[in-house]
Amino acid sequence: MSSHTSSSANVAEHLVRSGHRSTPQRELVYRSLVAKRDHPTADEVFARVKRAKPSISLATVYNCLETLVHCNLVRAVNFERGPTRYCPNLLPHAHFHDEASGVTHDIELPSELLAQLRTLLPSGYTAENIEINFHGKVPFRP
Amino acid sequence: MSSHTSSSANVAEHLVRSGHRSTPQRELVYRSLVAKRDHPTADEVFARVKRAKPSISLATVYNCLETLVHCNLVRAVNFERGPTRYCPNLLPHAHFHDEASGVTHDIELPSELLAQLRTLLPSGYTAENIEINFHGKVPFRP
DNA sequence: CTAAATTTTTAGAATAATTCCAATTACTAC
DNA sequence: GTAGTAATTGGAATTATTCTAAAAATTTAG
Repeated sequence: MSSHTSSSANVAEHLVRSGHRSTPQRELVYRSLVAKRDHPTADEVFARVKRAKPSISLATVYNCLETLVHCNLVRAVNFERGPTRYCPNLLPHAHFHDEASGVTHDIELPSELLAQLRTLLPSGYTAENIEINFHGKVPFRP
Repeated sequence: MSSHTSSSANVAEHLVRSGHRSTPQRELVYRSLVAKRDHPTADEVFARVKRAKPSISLATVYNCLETLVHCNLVRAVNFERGPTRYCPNLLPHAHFHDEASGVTHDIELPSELLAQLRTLLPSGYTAENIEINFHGKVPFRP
């Protein structure tokens, strides 16, 4: 298990602790996200999990992703009207969107910096999450 | 004129300088954004400008907004699958989304902090813009 | 000034991503 | 095992946005 994701056992437990059932579909969707951490869209996840379970439906993939996001096993990443992408990295991190390739990279965020950002808020404002998206270029490697 | 927006003259100039025409529709859309800075959606802008010019079409509102965004007179604000919202504040700022009311507030960003954020990027990565969204609660005022 | 070229506007059709719906199917608790 | 609840499924519906092609407006060239 990678340090910043949950083991399968944890996923089941996490689901149950937040009042959901552990189902083959949910486990499969979660495992597909961990297997290839390239911030896939729901459609891409659908294509991937269909290989292991051809009977799964797109609606189920959407449902599973929503459930996983709700119990904090997965993060939904939105960038400029594009389709929502999903990411199993649970550490606080920002996203860098490479405009040339469209690829999304994780950027680790020191909690110190998050704390600093919170100090910008007017008194009484409480942010339960802070989303940071970089948009730019990545060096070209031939 | 407010310090962080363009005067009408500037808008025309700005448009022309970036290779576009200054049209009544574009000016009107821009003025509506400055008049009520509540981060309206394209539909809301459409409703507002229709009062002054009933013949304007929704497609034109979309076109005008896109043009204004392209010549950096207006910023597009996206938050979690919601419709794009528009904002004429040209100063670097983040957005705070109040989950209770759905209202979006501007949060000024010291350039120092932006510089600090850029230091998190791997070498060679260049961010031409950094989007920061807070999501949380605002104190209740009766 | 007038004609040609270009850009913009317009209404409506088309699209893309997502959500909704109602009918099975699968689990869970007794 | 049966009843009750939750999850899955396929397809229809929805929403925001973009596309398209024609008409209108504006600019440019002569």
